[in-house]
Amino acid sequence: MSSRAEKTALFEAIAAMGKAFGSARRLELLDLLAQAPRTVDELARAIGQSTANTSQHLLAMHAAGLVGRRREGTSVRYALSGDDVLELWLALRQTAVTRLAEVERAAQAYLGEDAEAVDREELLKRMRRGDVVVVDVRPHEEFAAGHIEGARSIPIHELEQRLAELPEGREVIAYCRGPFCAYANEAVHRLRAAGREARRLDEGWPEWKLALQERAA
Amino acid sequence: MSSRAEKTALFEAIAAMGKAFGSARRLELLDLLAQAPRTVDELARAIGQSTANTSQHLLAMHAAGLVGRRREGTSVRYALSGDDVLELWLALRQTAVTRLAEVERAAQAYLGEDAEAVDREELLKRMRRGDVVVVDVRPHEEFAAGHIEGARSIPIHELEQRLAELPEGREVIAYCRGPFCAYANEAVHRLRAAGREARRLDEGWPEWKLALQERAA
DNA sequence: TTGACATTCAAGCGATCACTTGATTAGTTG
DNA sequence: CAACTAATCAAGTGATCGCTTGAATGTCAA
Repeated sequence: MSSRAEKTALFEAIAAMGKAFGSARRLELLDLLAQAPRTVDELARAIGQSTANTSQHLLAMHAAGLVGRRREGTSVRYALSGDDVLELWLALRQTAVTRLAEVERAAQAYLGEDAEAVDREELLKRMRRGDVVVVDVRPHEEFAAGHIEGARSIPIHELEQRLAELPEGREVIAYCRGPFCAYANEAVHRLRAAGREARRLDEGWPEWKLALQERAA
Repeated sequence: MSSRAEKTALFEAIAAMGKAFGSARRLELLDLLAQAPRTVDELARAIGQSTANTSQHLLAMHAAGLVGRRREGTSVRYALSGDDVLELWLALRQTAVTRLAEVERAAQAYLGEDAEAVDREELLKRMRRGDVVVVDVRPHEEFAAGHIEGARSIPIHELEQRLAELPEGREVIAYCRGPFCAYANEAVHRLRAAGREARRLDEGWPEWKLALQERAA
């Protein structure tokens, strides 16, 4: 009873999932899958790795229960297994930011000078008043997979040409994948360079989505 | 801007925390620290490992920001860094149970025949009515570090001799460290063998504590 | 200061991991 | 069927990990 071997086996089974969170590549894949399901090939290109290596990481995450796998013709599309996995990833990321100074430092190095941000509460209030334009600067497919209600999809690459679409006189709030995504930041810098009032949302679509579900429950 | 090297560095910094969740020994240590702070020596004995090895795991978790370290005379006492780490561990454990069949299987193998359980809501209701006796069967130090209000501390090893302390006619609800802790289960079996009405709580003190804080907020 | 004990360090080992390369399989299209 | 693409498998590599052993460090008490 309460044998050591069986206790170890139990914790090893849990550690199998823990291990999946122990590689930068896999976390990057999780972060992408948090936006929308994708094929191996798309993911490989997004993280700048070979297809073979990406496939192996995805299979490992699949074995760890973090992602689901569906064949689509000649491709295979991976997706997060569920919102519990998304929450787990966001919690890990948040705790890492809080507890590891190195993460903050690396984030700053990656994102560059960060634009002024708005939080969820403030944005909701402003949206109700109707005096802001919310812009989703992620790629179209990610917008299609889910977005803040009322936002317009203007991927960062199209921003410059489509400036005219944005009404003047209203502040623009840009958002993207999350706090570690450079798109919203860049969008704000470009908008300001073009003479617009602009800030970014301090979170991304996944966080917004989860908060929305909680409010509903 | 948005250079690959810097993006990789950012995710590697987060993965440094993720890696800490990738070893059965470390998870076992986390699970123990979720109950109460402990010294290296105590932890080493609890998980059946050498002091040196245990110390190394603890230092690794310390570097990953998961645990704090305080000297106490000739000993060093480790503790979880905060409730965010506790929540992270519970979330990982929960998701592992949900997503990995192997975890469920291993849990069953470790715990043996599981006793009938009561959930949080039901226990709260019964406690308000006052027709149950709640027993904390963890070691005294863990009880001292925090426990369900109104519970009595009767460590599992003392249960047999102290049966008389428990009033007859009221159902006994036993709880311990959590769903993967064998103590409550065993307590229920022994109590029933002694002719008492008994069930176990389906969670442990850490889960109860977090729920309590949420209710307060 | 000396002795005792708890912890950490340092070196070494076998095992596992991340990535590469090249072959193989699965599904689609001509 | 053959040609093509996407994904996976298999084997090999250097690097890292987990554990052991034995020495070094830090703290207290005599």
